[in-house]
Amino acid sequence: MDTPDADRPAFHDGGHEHEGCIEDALARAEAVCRERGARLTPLRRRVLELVWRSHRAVKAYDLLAALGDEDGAAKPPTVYRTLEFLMELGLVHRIDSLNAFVGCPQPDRRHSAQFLICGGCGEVSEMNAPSIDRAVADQAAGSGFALSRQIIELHGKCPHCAALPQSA
Amino acid sequence: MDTPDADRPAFHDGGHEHEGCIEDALARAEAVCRERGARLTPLRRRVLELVWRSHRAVKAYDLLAALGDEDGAAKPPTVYRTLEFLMELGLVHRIDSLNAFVGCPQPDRRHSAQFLICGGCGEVSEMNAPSIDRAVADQAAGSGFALSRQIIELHGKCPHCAALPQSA
DNA sequence: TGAGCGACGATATAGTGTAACCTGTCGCGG
DNA sequence: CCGCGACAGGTTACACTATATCGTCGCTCA
Repeated sequence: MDTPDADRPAFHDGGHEHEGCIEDALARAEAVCRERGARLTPLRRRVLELVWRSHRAVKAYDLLAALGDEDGAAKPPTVYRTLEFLMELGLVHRIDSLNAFVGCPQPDRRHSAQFLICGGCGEVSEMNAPSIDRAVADQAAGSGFALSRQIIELHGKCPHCAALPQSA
Repeated sequence: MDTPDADRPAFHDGGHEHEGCIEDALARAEAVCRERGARLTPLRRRVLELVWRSHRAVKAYDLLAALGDEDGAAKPPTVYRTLEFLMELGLVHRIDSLNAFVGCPQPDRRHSAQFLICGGCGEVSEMNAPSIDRAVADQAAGSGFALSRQIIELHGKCPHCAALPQSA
């Protein structure tokens, strides 16, 4: 078997104090922006906060609706621009298989990520598993392929949902 | 569409006779359908053939347009239903990060796939690397995650395109 | 002060995907 | 022969996702 490996992905049950997650995410965002000379405007901050409202992937148009509720009508380009900004700074990731976005718990550290996506509760958990990276890099190199971006999205059931009686 | 350069990406050497790929794919499809008691109707056969026109991922609406050119107007639901059928039989795969579809070279064998996607020529190459599967399965199991479907899409440059001076 | 820039707004449209319902065909049993 | 169920496919309409383009505002810096 491999090295001790990876940050253990954390799936949250109902009990966890989520306000802390949001605050931490915003604090990290401020740090990253300060470090990179980028501006965390109120809109960007608000969008990031909305993304972090849950540990599920959030759709662009849900953000749009949420913003519309409070600030008057927000328009699609605004949301997509904001998400693009947040992605560039590594503050959020896009989940291609869901057309949705999720907050990154470690924006300060360079990393390639793998995502565990629970089909039961919808929670998305980010892993950073060197063993997977290594296997992928080896295979790509063996094919003479110059890897630039890897998308690894693993669908299934988180421990909580897998334990439930009826599983589909 | 069949300009030699465009359709001869680096994963296939210069001499590759693409008509053979198409014929083989259709033959495999017939075998799979026979074995599974499914019907390879003219429409399904035609769509599969269109997907196999190149080794690139094909968009649903391009198929739609291609079918419209020849058969009169085809509508989105028709194409999506047909693609769904072909996916169920493992004859094509969906590339989520491209919203597009690619033919499977080994529909007869159960497998989990990884895709190498060249940003230069657009060719998509399917791998079946046990080392990656193993790393993924180990990590998922280590997190208590019940894996049901893995999406691994690796973007970069194929050997041919990587060797080019500088392409945008 | 005004040129330049980045953030954001507004309008419009392109691209992707589904729901719901209908029609036609085919094989089978009554 | 007829009706039936099953299924392929057609039709309309709509929902969702994403981008292009241009305009405006406010800031900074020479």
